[in-house]
Amino acid sequence: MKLDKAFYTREDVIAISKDLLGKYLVTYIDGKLTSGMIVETEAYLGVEDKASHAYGNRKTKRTEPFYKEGGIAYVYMCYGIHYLFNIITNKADIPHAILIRAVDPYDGIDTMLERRKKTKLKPDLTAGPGALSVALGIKANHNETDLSGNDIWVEDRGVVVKMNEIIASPRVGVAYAKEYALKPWRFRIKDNPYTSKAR
DNA sequence: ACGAAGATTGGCT
DNA sequence: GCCAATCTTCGTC
Repeated sequence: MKLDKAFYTREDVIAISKDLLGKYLVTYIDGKLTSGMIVETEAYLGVEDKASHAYGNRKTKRTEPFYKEGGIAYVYMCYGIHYLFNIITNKADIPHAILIRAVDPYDGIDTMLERRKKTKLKPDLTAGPGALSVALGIKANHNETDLSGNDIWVEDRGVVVKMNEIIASPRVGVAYAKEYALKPWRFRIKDNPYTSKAR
C-alpha cells in the first residue's frame, strides 16, 4: 500500500531513510508503470548539514521545495546532466531531504531498459541516482510532485529489512562538507547488487 | 581491469 | 569563474 503523508512528516529523517529501504518506489509516467525496491538512501539534515543545499536555511529558487511539508519530490539537476530524485521530509520550514541512490528493478523492466537504452538487465540499470531517475522516467518537471498523487509514490509491499541488513556509511562526493562529510548518513541494504559501487 | 576526463546548469565566492 | 549529492566513455595497463 501507498505510504501516506504521516510517514514523511516525521521528524527523524534518519529513521525515515532506513524505513525507506525495502519499500518500492513506483512511477506512472508517460503511460508506463515502473517500479523498484529502494536499496540505497542518503539523509540530508538541512540547516545543520553542510552537504545539504538548504544548509543554514539557504533559500533560493532551487531550494524552495525543502521548505514545504514532507511527502513531495525534490528533483534537481546535478552536473548539468543528471536528475537526482529526493524526497522531502518533516514539517514545513524544516528542510530535511532524502536522496534515493539506488533501486532494485521490479515492474516495467522493459520500459526501464528502453529509457536507459540498454538491452540486457544488468545491475547498473538503476544503480546510482542519475541512472535511477532515467530508468523511472523522472525529469525536472517532476520537482515538487506530491507523493500521494498518481505520478510518483512509494509503496510498502511487505518487505521487511532487518536492522542487521542495513549498512550505514559516510556519504560520497561531499568532502567539502567538512565534519559532516564523515557522518554515516548513507544507508544501504547489505549485499544487494543494485547498490552503487561499494566504498 | 582501472583511472581520467567530459558533459553542462545553477548558485555561490 | 568555479565547483557540485554523477555517470559514461575512452585510453592505457
